[in-house]
Amino acid sequence: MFLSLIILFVYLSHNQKKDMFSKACEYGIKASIFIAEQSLKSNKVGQVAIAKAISSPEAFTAKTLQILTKHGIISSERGPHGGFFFSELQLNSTLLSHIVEVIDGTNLYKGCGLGLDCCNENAPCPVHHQFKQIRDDLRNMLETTLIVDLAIGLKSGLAFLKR
Amino acid sequence: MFLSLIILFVYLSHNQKKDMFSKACEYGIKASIFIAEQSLKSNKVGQVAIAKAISSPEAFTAKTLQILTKHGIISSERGPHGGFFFSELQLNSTLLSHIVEVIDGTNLYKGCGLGLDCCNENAPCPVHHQFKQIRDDLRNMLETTLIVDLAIGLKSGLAFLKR
DNA sequence: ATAATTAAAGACAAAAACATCTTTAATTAT
DNA sequence: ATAATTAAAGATGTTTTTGTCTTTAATTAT
Repeated sequence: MFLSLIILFVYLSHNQKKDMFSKACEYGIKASIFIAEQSLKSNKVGQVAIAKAISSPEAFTAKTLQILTKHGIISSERGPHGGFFFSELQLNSTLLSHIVEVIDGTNLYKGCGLGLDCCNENAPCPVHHQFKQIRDDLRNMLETTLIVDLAIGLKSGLAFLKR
Repeated sequence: MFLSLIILFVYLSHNQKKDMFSKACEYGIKASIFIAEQSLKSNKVGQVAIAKAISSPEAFTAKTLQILTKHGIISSERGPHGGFFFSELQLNSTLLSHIVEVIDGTNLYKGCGLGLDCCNENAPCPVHHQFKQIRDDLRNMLETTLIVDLAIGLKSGLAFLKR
């Protein structure tokens, strides 16, 4: 009786849990929140501190930060007292969509809503129109959120980043 | 001059294009659209025909179909004149969300909007509320769309499935 | 009964994502 | 100049996803 339930569970279990964003992108966004918050206090932060703050693998996160600096989304300086930071200009830019764009690409909020790579306005897939609204909302949110918006209103601290 | 542009491109290129759904899920949805359309005409369809109709790898798609039949989302019969189909009951169920659920899981439209696994209503992340709306809309769409809705209104044919 | 047809299942292979370790280059302080 | 500190870059390893191939089991028709 218990056994058969277990067998059923194993039979049915498959257990994927795909997220909206890739791990790289997730770390990129989390890191940006942390860096933004520190940039408001004119602090630069290093790879080690960032990885610790967001509970992410250090070397892997560093790769992601490299991509973001290459694209001019965040700034970096080497040597003692170096680290990552957002310039004044960067803080007040709507770069959230750029972070997602350079790491995960724009397929998530452009192209076919179902992610099917199979439809357009002229030859829509069965759920094209319902999905259009959703991805337009997603794109709009990503494109209008300022980097500085990520850091303000964090009264309760940054503890959530570690989870 | 041209060369330096090429170098810049290589330097910046990274080119990921992550989709909303996994390939398995994409094939699952596409296959369901095709099977639903055929089920309306009381036809069963085999793996070979399905893979051809949606331009997907046959064996891999078959695995996905197995998952869906295991969970009772689609029906199957072996032997000559066998194949996959939706029963009357299944056609009129809101199973689109189930397809996504058993293949990709519910993280996409539940949990933290940013996919950060880091926030809840009490301790929201910086974009929690903006994202809540988007994923609620997504969940609502998936949960209210009937399987039969995937197949009706396809006047222009199923050619889009092959793209 | 036998052969044909079809889905189910298992073993395996390739590619992509995720992650780590080592070396190099730039900057600063001594 | 030298040592210390930090990001950048390269090489490599692991895990997950994606994809293929082979065998088995169920069903139907002959």
